Amino acid sequence: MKYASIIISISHSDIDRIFHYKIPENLKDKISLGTRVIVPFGKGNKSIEGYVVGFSEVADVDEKYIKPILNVCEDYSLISERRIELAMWMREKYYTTLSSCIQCIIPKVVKDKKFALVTLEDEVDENEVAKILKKDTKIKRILEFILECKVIPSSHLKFLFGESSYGINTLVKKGICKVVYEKIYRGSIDKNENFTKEKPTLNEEQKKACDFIFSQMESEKKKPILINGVTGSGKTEVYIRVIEKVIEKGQAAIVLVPEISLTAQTVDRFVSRFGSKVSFTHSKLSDGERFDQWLRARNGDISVMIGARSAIFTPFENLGVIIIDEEHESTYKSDQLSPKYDAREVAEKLASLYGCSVILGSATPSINSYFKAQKGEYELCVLKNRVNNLFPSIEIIDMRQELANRNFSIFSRKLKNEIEENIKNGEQTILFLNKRGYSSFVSCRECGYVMVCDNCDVSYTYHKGINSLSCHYCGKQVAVPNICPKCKSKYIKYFGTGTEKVEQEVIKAFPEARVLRMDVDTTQRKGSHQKIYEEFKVGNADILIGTQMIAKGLDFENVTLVGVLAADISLHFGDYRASEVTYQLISQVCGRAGRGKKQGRALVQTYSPDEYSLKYAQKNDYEGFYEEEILFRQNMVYPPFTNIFVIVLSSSSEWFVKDVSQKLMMILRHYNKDNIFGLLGPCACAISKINNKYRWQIIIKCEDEVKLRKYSLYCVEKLKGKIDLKDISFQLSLNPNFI
DNA sequence: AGCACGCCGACT
DNA sequence: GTCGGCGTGCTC
Repeated sequence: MKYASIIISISHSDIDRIFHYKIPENLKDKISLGTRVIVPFGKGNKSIEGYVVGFSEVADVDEKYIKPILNVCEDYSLISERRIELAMWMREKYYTTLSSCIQCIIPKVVKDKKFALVTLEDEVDENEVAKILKKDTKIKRILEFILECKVIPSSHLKFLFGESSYGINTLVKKGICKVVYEKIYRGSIDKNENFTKEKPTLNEEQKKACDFIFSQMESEKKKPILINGVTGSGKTEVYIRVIEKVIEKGQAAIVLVPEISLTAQTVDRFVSRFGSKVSFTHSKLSDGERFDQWLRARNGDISVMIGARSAIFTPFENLGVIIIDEEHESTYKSDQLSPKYDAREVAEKLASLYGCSVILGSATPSINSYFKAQKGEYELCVLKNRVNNLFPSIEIIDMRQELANRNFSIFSRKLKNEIEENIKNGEQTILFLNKRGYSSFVSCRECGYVMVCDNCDVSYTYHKGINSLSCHYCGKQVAVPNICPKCKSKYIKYFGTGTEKVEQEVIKAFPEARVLRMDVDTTQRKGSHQKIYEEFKVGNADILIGTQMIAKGLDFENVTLVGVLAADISLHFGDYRASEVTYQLISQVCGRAGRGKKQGRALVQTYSPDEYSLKYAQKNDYEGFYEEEILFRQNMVYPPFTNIFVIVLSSSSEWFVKDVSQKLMMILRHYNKDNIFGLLGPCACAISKINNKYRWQIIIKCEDEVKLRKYSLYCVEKLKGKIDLKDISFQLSLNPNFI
């Protein structure tokens, strides 16, 4: 071939196309598809990086303008042909440049990397080891991990057991472990034979699920499989059996988990079954370590990769299965940097490119995925039974009754009694405040009435500055009422209890209790998350108060009581997914109770005890909840029946954003010829000011995703031609996690 | 993105 | 007459 087709590594729409370069004789055998090269670019012939994405006999400009490739960066390819195709698909799907998609798929290349590995000392004093293994401490758990893996990067240990290297240092001092610096981490090759932990036997349901999945994996036309399995139904064991099958066939597997659930227990389960064939990635890895992982996967040294969202790009060319656990988690969609990809969608694309299977698993599937299963786009597989059959009892407490009985505290009498009981019995309690985002709403404490926009059926958001309520879907504004429109009570005011306040109240109500708090404020320092976790786990506290972050993954045997202080907070945050999120949160947080031998109980306090998401969560009836929720989505025309495109405009001038937003709305109206797009707004965002930038938004709805994106972007471009772009920025997103 | 070319105001 | 302002346009 005469020319190489090259993508320049500058992310700009003007340069988002192929440039042809001559291939010099001396580089001919070093250049292949996916090679990273250095080319002269632009008038100044500046040396710039590029990626070879193809070859061509012809170029679209005269030969005399075509420059030669200067050099290659590596003598191997960074991105395979199929992954170039993936990048091209991502460019269309997520509306960015090919260059940024390629950079998302490939790792940062780090040469001359060297990193710390922890391994056992050549001669170990068995007595010392036995002494440490006797007591259940953090050091014991670290040592067990090292014993199992034999060699492990210290950054893995730090991720799993906390930032402080105290535990590792102690083991080194006692002469049990040593730290070595190596260029390549090879895992422990001999450990597979030594580590054959007994396979748990599958129950009937698990067996059936495995057989079903195996048959699906064999079929020609593979659909993604959605496993709806209640907490504790043994989904992980099913995953492991599927991976075993895949490895048998000489293929590889990717397991995605929300970062928060990538705990030592999860990793350990996979390590003890797959030994050195498995590896994992997480946020604490350095670029060098990340690249090393990438190389090991590419070279076929490992067959299983476990990690958060970005692990979807692990370069297995013999991909057999992609498993996405806790499928409903919002972390699978990146909302920040471009490309704003959704790992679930990328997984499906990879499946079509590699002919592999996709398995989505969750106790509380997203409405979107379950809808696809109902339509037959996904295969559904249900696991109903708990392996140990101990389901926590969930009770819903009507806080309006508490008020009627002149109890003005944040604890119902029942919850207060139960906590006291638990302290007496030496059992632990988790108090959960499902605060998400910053918005607050207005509700009546007497009858539970919540101010809701009648156009959009989402709760009004209370804006402190202007002391009024606004719907941030359509922008409608109303004054805060003095008396409840429904029951005429004067107990109508905005809702906004913080964890700090809860902590004070807990100390006041239970002065003898030892209390820990876990939220964004107390976990800002590195490693403080693990520290609080560790403290609670070893029993240094009776009560743990927390937000979202304690709802997931945490496994404490001695927790027998979970109290949800105000389920209303997630019910009314003014988003069409409020019920979905509440159902998922309540199910998850209640599942924290009774993980050990004792039966757990959960108390859910609310002013809206009739809310269907709470009722179904109490009965643990996902299907019932889905049936009701999907009707609401259909009636109000929300996803999955439509797509939502959100344009957020921000500026330091309040009147300017408002003015530009209105101009944009006029343009949108003008081009909305056949009214196929639903237009809402403009109005202030739920978070109306961030970093002194005022934020306004417009919501556009349309069933056709491609049309929606094209129309929205076209109108924004039209607007950009008309206004001064200084001091205004646009943020565009399709079906974002948070509106 | 980044660099060159290009066409108007205050200097020797 | 010329030095430099940044608006416009192109990059194999």
